[in-house]
Amino acid sequence: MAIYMKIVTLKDIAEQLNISVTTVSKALKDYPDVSKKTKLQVRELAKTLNYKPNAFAVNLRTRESKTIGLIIPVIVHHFFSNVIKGIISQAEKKGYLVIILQSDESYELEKKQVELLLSQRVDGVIISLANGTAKYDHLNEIIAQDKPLVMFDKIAKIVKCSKIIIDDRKAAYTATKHLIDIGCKRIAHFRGALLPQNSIDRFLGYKKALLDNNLPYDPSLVYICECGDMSFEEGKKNAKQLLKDHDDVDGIFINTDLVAIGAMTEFQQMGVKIPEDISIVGFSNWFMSSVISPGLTTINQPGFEMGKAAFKQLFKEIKARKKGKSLEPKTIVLETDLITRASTKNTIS
Amino acid sequence: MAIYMKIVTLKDIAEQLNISVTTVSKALKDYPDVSKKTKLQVRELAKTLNYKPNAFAVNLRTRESKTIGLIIPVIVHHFFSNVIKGIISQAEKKGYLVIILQSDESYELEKKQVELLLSQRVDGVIISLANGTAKYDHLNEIIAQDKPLVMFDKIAKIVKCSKIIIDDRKAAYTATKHLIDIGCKRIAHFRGALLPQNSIDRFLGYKKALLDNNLPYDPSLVYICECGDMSFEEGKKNAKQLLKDHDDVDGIFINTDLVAIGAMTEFQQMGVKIPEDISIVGFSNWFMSSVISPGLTTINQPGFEMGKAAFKQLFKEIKARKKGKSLEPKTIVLETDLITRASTKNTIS
DNA sequence: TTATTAACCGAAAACGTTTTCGAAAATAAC
DNA sequence: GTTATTTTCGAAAACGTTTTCGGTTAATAA
Repeated sequence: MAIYMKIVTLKDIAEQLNISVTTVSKALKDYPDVSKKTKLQVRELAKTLNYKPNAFAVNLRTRESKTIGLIIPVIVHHFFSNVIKGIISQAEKKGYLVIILQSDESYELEKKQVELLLSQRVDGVIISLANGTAKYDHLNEIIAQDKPLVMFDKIAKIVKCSKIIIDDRKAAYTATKHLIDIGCKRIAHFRGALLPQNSIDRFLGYKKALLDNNLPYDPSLVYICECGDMSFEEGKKNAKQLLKDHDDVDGIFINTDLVAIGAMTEFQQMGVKIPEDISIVGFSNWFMSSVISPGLTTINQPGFEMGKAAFKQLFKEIKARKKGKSLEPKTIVLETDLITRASTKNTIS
Repeated sequence: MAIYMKIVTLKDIAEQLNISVTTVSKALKDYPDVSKKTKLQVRELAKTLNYKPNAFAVNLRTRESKTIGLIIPVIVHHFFSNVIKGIISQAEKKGYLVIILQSDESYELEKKQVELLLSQRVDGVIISLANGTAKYDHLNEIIAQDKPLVMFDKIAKIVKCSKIIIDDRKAAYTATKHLIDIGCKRIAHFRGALLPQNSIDRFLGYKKALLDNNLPYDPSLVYICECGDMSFEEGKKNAKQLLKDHDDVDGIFINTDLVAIGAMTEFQQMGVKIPEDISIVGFSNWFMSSVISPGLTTINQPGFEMGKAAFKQLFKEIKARKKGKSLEPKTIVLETDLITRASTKNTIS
């Protein structure tokens, strides 16, 4: 086994059997104009020689790569790694490979990576935008090349492509309403960065829930965190600041679980009791949130399902392109639900 | 921008400038035998036409794909997603793309995925073995094709390739010794599946630490968990069983953090106090372990660094191959350290 | 037996590059 | 003005497939 073997090609098989490359190719692809006998011979030899078609040659000829590109802001993240898993699991079923790139929340990198993927002639792209992305030329380039593009979670409404999202506004509304329902009167919000649509929508849902329930909206109760690599620290920082600024806050709706957990840690260190003093609701339902103490009430964001849906949609569009059709972009909204745990406690009933 | 543009090739540029494809190619690659003038013209036009080399054609011609394959058992896992991040970050610097496959701890899948990657003509493969993998023909096939192969974390010693590991035995010894040092007399072990080398090594480290310190090794104190998707549940299950079997255990060294957290959750529900009644040490240092309460003492396993090291080694070997050389396989052992938190408390001093 | 059809095979072009090698054009040397 | 040299270019082959189309042989029908 330690002998290096030459990589075998159709030509090698053809020569050994004294037939043409054409026939070998056809035999392996089960063309009708090859005799049963030769087909058998070819297949057998192909197997013993361990023939594997050269993907480049195939792709060059057929102009499809059976490969898709995936760009996400961060990999080490419960939600995103679940999405990856969902995408890969579906891709595998359809015989597609996935090239994964991490934009690190940087527009520049994201742009470069799109170029790379286009150069690689991937059959389609799935992307969740970086926080810093405000221009969309790179995405429009994908569309201009008539390549399917699917965005998920962090999307840009303006780009004309399919999108897999949750109803962030509604989910945030539900989360905030939950705080109101259990008796919170003064509810703060730790929001995400300014740009991404879902961060905006969650903020709007929060605001609407307040106003719908006759609670005043107070901008000084809204804290921003970039939700980058340092999310946990940002949660702590914001919590500390909140304690300085306000002593009457009894509930916080926080943009993402990791930040929420940072905040909880800080509160606990400062002697603030959760949920007795402050109730907290997170977002995303990281696994972690179920095992900390107290458990974190949060919105379940179905990462695995989003990944699956994203690939399925991409695949549909790839198939349509092959038939010369072009599907209308579709926006799929997945359901979320509130998961109630000990970080919010009904102080009324 | 909504106009679909034809994908531009060297030929297109050549025709527009009334020169040959050859010259265009050379101009773009800065060959010395092209005049400054034509170089400028070509480059300008290439830019305005947004030319991107067809990776297939390039790869077919140059026989290198600038792509590597990565196979890991699970993606949604703090350690592994950190490794991915480490690999991708390095690969990006060197202009390599990473195709990620998830073996789901299945040998069959892993084997298929290796075939796929070989068919894709990746320039190298990085792999962490599935628990179920006991045969290595598929790996030897990579080697036989003279393609660099680097294994990390879950390795097979017998396969002749570079490896990036930690000293599992030593780390486990350190973890167990810590329990002994703080006064534990009856120490259990939740070990991983039977096959993977690191699961074996951790067990051996545990055992050696006991014997070196005059504590009896009792096989009935060793519990097995598969450490698959249900790790948390397995931890709970084992904890429950342990309470039934033994009432004198005062410390546990657990194969991986997630299982440890499951066990801790179960213990807390059963009213067993940590660390007063039982001290617990985990393995891997999941982020989670720092935010739960009590914090989990654990062994830090440098995932990001392992990923970086794995790619660096692979890259070295790819470069060597290009020069016709063939490096000797190298085994790199990264340092681990014990992170002491509240789940183990010194009951002596 | 001959004409017709079906079964089987292969030559060749194409996909888009890279690279070798020889030729032409421009310049330099004499 | 001729020769030698340098600069610049392009034809062609190659990478390994797929697919079209025409050709040859064998089988069938007339």
